[in-house]
Amino acid sequence: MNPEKMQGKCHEVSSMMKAIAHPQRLMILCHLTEGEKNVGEMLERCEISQSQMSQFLNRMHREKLLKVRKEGQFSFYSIADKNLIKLIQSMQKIFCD
Amino acid sequence: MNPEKMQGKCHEVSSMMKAIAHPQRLMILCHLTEGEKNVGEMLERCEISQSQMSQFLNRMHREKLLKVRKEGQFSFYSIADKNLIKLIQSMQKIFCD
DNA sequence: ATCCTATATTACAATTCTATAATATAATTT
DNA sequence: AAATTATATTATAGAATTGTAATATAGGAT
Repeated sequence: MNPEKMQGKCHEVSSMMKAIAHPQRLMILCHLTEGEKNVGEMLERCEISQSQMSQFLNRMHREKLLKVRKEGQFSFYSIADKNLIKLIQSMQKIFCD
Repeated sequence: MNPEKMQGKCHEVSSMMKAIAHPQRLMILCHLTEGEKNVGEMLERCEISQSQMSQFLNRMHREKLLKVRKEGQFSFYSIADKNLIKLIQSMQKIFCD
């Protein structure tokens, strides 16, 4: 791969890595690999305040890593980026098997 | 996996992800998957100052992600953590194929 | 209409990260 | 020993991230 392209890729990918570079955001993402979850369900499973959960979800949504589906008073989040799913699954294989 | 163990794993893995969550550190790691390189070689390939290169290498070394071998005036760095190599290679497959 | 539940937003202090400049050290060459 | 080369260290200003508290909104239940 040529140097400029490699720089570009590293830039792109490392910014996705920032999303993962936090214990609770990684936890959220790991849960979401199972399929979509609403905010309350994720709050039960992650040790994190409601405010921070909402901020993290919002952040990853802005970055197009997650998508939302609103249903009444609930918000269901899921992973929007195919490569991110693959990556988290690779990580699970490497670190959790 | 039980919740506490999962928290622990996420903590451990996300702190490794912080190393990757920077364009130039990712670049360094990508080059090091090919094998050990000295600082000058990496400086040629990464758009980064000498000082920052040294700081980044030092940081990843402290975090046990890299190891060093000194030979005369040169320092040869390589990836110390087997899982990190696997991870970077997975990332290369997912994002660069 | 009022209350409750689920989620989002705003504000902010504390901490951490980044980039850069300047200087230091240690090995090598002249 | 002086100069050069390769790498490391220190200092620091600015930027970004984190965690928390307080408040807001919007749908559903009473």
